[in-house]
Parts: sequence; C-alpha cells; structure tokens
Amino acid sequence: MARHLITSAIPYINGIKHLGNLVGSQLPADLFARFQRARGNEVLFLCATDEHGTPAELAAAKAGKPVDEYCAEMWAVQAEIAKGFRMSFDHFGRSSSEQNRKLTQHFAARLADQGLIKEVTDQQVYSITDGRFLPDRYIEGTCPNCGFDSARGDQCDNCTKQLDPVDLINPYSTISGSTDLEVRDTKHLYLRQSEMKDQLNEWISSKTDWPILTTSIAKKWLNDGDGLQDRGITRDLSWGVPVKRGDEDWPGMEGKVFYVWFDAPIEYIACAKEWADANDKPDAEWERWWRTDKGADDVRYTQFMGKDNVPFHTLSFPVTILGSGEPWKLVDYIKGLNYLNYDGGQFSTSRGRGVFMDQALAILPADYWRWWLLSHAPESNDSEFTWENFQASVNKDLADVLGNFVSRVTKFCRSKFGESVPDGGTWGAPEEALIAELTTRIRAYEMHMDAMEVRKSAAELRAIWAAGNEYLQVTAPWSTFKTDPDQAAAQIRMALNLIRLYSVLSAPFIPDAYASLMSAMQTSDDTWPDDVTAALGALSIGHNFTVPEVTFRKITDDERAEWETRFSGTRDE
RNA sequence: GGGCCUGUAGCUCAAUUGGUUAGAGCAGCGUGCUCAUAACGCGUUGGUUGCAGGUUCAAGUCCUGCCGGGCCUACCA
Repeated sequence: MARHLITSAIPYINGIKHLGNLVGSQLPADLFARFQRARGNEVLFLCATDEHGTPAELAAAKAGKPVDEYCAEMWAVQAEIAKGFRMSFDHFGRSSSEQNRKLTQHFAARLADQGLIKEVTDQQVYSITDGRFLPDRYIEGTCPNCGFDSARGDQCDNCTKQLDPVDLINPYSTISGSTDLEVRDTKHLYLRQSEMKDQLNEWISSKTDWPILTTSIAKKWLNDGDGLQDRGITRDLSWGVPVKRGDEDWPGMEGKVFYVWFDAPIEYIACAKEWADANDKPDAEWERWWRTDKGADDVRYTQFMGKDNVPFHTLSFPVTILGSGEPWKLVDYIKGLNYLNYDGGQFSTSRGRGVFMDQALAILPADYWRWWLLSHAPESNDSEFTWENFQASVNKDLADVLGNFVSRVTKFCRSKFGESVPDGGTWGAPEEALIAELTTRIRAYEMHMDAMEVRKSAAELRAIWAAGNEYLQVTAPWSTFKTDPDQAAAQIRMALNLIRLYSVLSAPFIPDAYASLMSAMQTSDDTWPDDVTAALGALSIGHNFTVPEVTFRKITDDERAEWETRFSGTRDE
C-alpha cells in the first residue's frame, strides 16, 4: 500500500476565493486524494488558511475587528465553503496556529545554526500617519516614466515599468492617503538562498517528469541575472509569527514577525501536527508523514498550486527544508496549474467579476462545478470559463450521458421486473465486448489519475459512462423483453451493475452523486474494479434498489442568461 | 525592457516528444431507436496547424523573423 502526502496551496485569509483559485489547487488535490484513497492507499491530505501579512491586517481593520478575531471568522467561513465543495481534507488548519508558530521559530533557529540566515539593514518607506512600514505596492504616486498618477511603488500599471517607491512623484499611502512618508532604516533577517543555488539546481534538474510550467519558473529564478537572490524573511508587522530563534529571543528583532511566505509553507508540516493534536494522536503519527527518520521515507509527497506559488515551493521552502539539516520530507511532485479566466478576462476579486465559491454553491450543487472545473482544468494553458460552455458540458455530460443512463435503466427495470436485480438469462458476446472495453478504459483512467492528468481522466470517465448507453443501444432490452424476457433480465442486470460501477469510478469527481447513487442502489460496496467482471456482479440477483430522483438536472437557457448578467461585474452584498 | 508559456475544426481541447491520411467531445447535418431527463446510438460535414522563411527523407512538433494572447520579473500573497 502506497502512502500519499498531499497538500493544496493554502488560500489567503482575506475573503472568499473564486473558482479560479479553487481549480488551481484545492480541487485537483482533492481529486487526487480521493482517488488514492479509493485505490486503498494511505492518504494524508492537508490544507489550511494562510493568515499572516499586511492584507490580513488591513482587511481586519476595514471590518472593524481585531485581526485574530477576523481571521478566526474567515477561517470558519472558508472551512464551511471547502466543506460545501466536498474537500476531503484530513485537516484544515491555520498558519496562525500555535503549532506553526513553534515550528516556524524552530526552522529559523536551525537555519541560523547552519549559517543560512544573515541580518541586513534595509531602507523601507514608513508612513507616520499609518504608524507602519509600507510594502512597496501600498505606496502610490505619479509615475516618473509616463506620468500616470496612480502608479504603484513596485510597478506602474500604466506603462508596466518596474519602479522603486522612492522614484514616485508625490507618493502617498494607499491605506490612509497620507503623504507623510519617510524612508527609515530597518533590520531584517535574510535567508541565504544563494548558498544553496547549486543544490537546488541539481534537484530541480532531476525532476524531468514535472510540468514544464513548474520547472521553467524555478529555473528562471535560479539562473536569471545574478542567480537566486537571498530573500528577506522578516517584516515590520505585528500580526504574524514573532521572530524568535527557537524559544530564545532574537536580539534586534523585537517586535518583528516572520514574512508570511516563510511561515506559510511550514504550515504544511504544522498542519499535520494540528491534525494529530486535534485527533489525540501522538506526535509519531504525524511525524511518520514528515520525518524521513521516523517512517516518512516511503511517503510520496505531492503539492498542488497555481503558477503564482511555484517559486516559493520550488525554491524558498526547499531551502528551509534542506537548509535545516534535519530529515524533513521534501516534495516529490509539484503539480502547478495555470489560471482559469472568466468570460474573456480575468476573475477579479476587487471588482467582483466572476463567480466566487460561495455564490457558486448558492446556485448549483458542488458536483456541477467540480465536474466542469476539473474537466476543463487549466493544466497546459490558461483556460476559460464561459456560461455557454458550462451549461453545455453540465447538461450533456452529467444530465444526459450519466444521469439519464441511471434514469433509463432503473425506470425500465422497475416497470418490467420491479425494484430488484432480476433473475434469468446469461451474458454473451455483447457483455464480453463491454467488459473488454471497460477494462481497457478503466486501466487508462487509473493511469491518468495516477499521473494527475486531470482533463484526460475526465475524458476517459465520460467515455466509460457513454459505454453504458452504447451497450443499451446494442442489446436493446426493451426489444429483447418482448421475445425473451429472461435475456432482457440479464441485460438489465448488467446495466444496474454499471450504475454502481460508475458511481465508484466517478466518486473522486462527483462525490455527492456517488453517495446518492450508492444509496439508490442500496449498497455500500465501493470496491475498486480491479477485476471488471467481478465488479459487474456486485449487485446480485434479488438485490433491491430504488429509482433515484433526478441525479443531475439541466441548466436552462434562462438561468444561464441570468447568471451571465449577475456575475459580470460588481459583486453586491 | 528581460524571461517563460502559448496560438490546431464554429467552441473546448488531443496528437505516444521529428514518423503513414492532424484526432476527440460539443455545436451543425443525416439517420436509427422509443427504455429514458426532447434523452440514447450510428454515420457525417468542418483544418494551408497565426503569418513568412529555413533545416530534414520526413515538421503541428526543431530553427529564425513577424503578428496576436497570457504569466512572471524577487516588499501582494
């Protein structure tokens, strides 16, 4: 039995994420986790909220709440939505946890012991009115290059030129609008990533099976210009993991916190401890997933993330792990995904453009979204959500091909034989052909799922569903019944068993349909069809079932038109 | 500015890494069927692979240039 450690990039705390965020990490990670569990493998699937940093502080202030309270509330909201989308996390943690605080401080101490931390005095813009240092992009002013009057401190949105905040003409704080800014010296800890450049290069180069997207981003950072740069891992903020060297104070670092990108990936580890603690498990239980000296050497660790997260997962987090000199588990495979666009443009959180996770669930059940998003996952390129495409895919694939199959089979059986698996007849050539086709397709499906080829998996699954309809067309039990009711019984026995088989195979994509179909077929036998013939005998003669309600309904043209309008612009609520 | 990715049928995507006649699904068209959610099956029309050159026995795939789309560019996360 294989062991899979699976993490999804942890969503930032400030607000509800859109469908692009969902399909970029959590959803494919969940698909993979569910599939590996179904295959009988041991899985630990973790996610959490990423809670530190300036945006969290500002969002809390805007909401008029203390930041810890705000984060706790938003964590609950995100946890509820994740549940709504049927994310099968073993634990949904928080980067602000006690466990992560201690572990982050521990890593910092280890890295310092290994000589991989240095102190650097930076110059940073301080806003006297706001009483805080400002990250570059929280300063705006007139672009010295093109004269655009709201250029950000890091880059001008108008002429796309990279800027330094001190270059801006008439700079002001975007938080308060104050122009009362000054440049101050501030001391920070830097992670000496450059020391490990060669080691990282070798490691990344050995990952020939990773998505090109992932390795090319990593190589760019490693080799661009002067190569991998050291990176500041502390910030002048109050909300975050206090800078400490293990349990000891860090002289000169009082009042500072670790940079969110330093502590966020460490939460992948801390989350395992949160999981163990929450379930009254001893430390050995989580350490066997993360410590290669404590049983994790046979673990395969897979990370899922959008492309914007790739540098941190391929470079700075591995530096943290490797640089610690301790036997922590290093990632084996990084599944980096592109972006999902919305109807000819980008999803926009600020402008409320596109469908957000809570809104999606309010209009349709999770399975509809899961199916569409996964079968159109932005694996090789950015992909695009359009309502027309969504409606067509959902109606055709879920309602017509799968849902209607269930409907026609169960209703036919009920009217001719009653609501139990009928006796009589034998299987012959058409059944053998079907089994042969299904066996080929199921093996292909498994291969694609194992390789995390999401779209190909979806296409194969759909073909498996369609094979049921083809079988019915070939055998035509409604005709057979008129001349040879026994043979029709054998045919419908096959079809009823297909429903259970489809349910089991489809569960990673559409878990709610899995549950409702298993319930309709009155079985809990979720055995994976390693042997297709055996799997098609799982519901034996006389086994009772019920005719399910509509498994998937169709999206009407009116609904589509209404939603198209509703989600096109500003988000109201 | 630099780097990377990308452009294939009306739409969404494939193409075993340079190897026969570029394939699927949807939409369209035709047809069969009547168990079923106006569903299903079968057949079929759509391609100068963005453009122009080049390398090669062979190019969607490699090279050069141009045009278009996207991402990243290290203090947002």
